[in-house]
Amino acid sequence: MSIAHQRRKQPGRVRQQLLEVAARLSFEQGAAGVTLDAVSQAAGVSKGGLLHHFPNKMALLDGLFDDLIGKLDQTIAEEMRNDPVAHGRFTRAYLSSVFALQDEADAQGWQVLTIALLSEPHLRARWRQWVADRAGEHGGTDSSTGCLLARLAADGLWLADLLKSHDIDQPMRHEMRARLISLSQQ
Amino acid sequence: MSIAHQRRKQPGRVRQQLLEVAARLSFEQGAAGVTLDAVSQAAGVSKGGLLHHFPNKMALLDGLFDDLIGKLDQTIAEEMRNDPVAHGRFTRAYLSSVFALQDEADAQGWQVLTIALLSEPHLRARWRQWVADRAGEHGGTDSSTGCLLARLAADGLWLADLLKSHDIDQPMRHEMRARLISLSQQ
DNA sequence: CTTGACAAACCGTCCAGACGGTATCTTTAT
DNA sequence: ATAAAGATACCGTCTGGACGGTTTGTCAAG
Repeated sequence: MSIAHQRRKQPGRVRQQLLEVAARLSFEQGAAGVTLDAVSQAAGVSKGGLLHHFPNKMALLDGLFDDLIGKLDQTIAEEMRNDPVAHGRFTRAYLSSVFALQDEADAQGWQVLTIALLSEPHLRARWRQWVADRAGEHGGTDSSTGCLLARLAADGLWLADLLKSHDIDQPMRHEMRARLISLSQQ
Repeated sequence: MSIAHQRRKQPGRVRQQLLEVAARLSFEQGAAGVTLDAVSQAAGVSKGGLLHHFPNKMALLDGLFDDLIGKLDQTIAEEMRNDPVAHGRFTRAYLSSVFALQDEADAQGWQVLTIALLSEPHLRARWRQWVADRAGEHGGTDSSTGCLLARLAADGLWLADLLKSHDIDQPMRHEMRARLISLSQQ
């Protein structure tokens, strides 16, 4: 009859807490820092509790992935609604999302978290699937070389931010964004 | 009196074999597949033998990194020698190297290997250093927005190849390359 | 006969997951 | 309205295995 047993049950909250903690840990300590022990403890839950919500570690990572993709899809959908031009619409929304990552509050979480995800073959496959889906969905409007190039450049920028390899100041970022947008219109 | 003791001693060969195996394993099984046991066994060497050549795991990864960077530097230097135009010369050489990765025999090794490297903070720092060095070296000729954009796009393509997320056919690749080269000339 | 190139056994740690339990919530039958 | 009956949400412990690294021993070449 431990104290922990008696606290209010709020499965949704705990679940989200676990995901947030996993993201934070992957940022602070790298992919190796995401252990079931560490995550559960930092989330104020026992390991058993963690494994109740996510039956194994991969399910946890999958949940993390779902979270990210969900937010991304949402941002893109919103952005696309405000874009009157059909051609390159998806590409511009994608650009906005990527450029926005820099400013977001949880940008840190996204960044190193994503590296961790990419090193997991199963998650790589899921990402591949996501890209394939979008390519099919917006093939009519966003398959030009210019659009593809713009998206690849955005990925490159995302990677650079991730690795903090280049440091690109704000004016440069804005100029780049403008040029990529014009690329998407060709 | 094991077999390995009796074979001709060729430490250089064994060392290289270990690096190759580590690259292959990281491709076939992801970053997690690169364990001292697995690498040494796949290379036909005992774990002790591996640790004789590389005192710890990080030294092995460092060796891998050195290998990659060495080849990259070599390719870039060669490419730059054949480019008469100063402005954007480094960027074009970088583009060539990245586009060449696709065709190389050991492209597989490069690909997922690199993911593994990126997830290791220490190697990330080394990569950052490499980028900073090149930026300083070629700041006079390759710091325009066009050049930076071209390099970022190349990185994006590299990432796409890595993840096999987009599949980009050969004509498209050529067109992209041409457009990136013209970007480097602005 | 010394030194470099390994082999083989071993150690301490860490970690994913299993397990058996307990407390709270929800539904159903009365 | 309420009590029984499950279902759900956890807790705390244990284990088996993997993994990085150490140590000690062995062999062959110079």
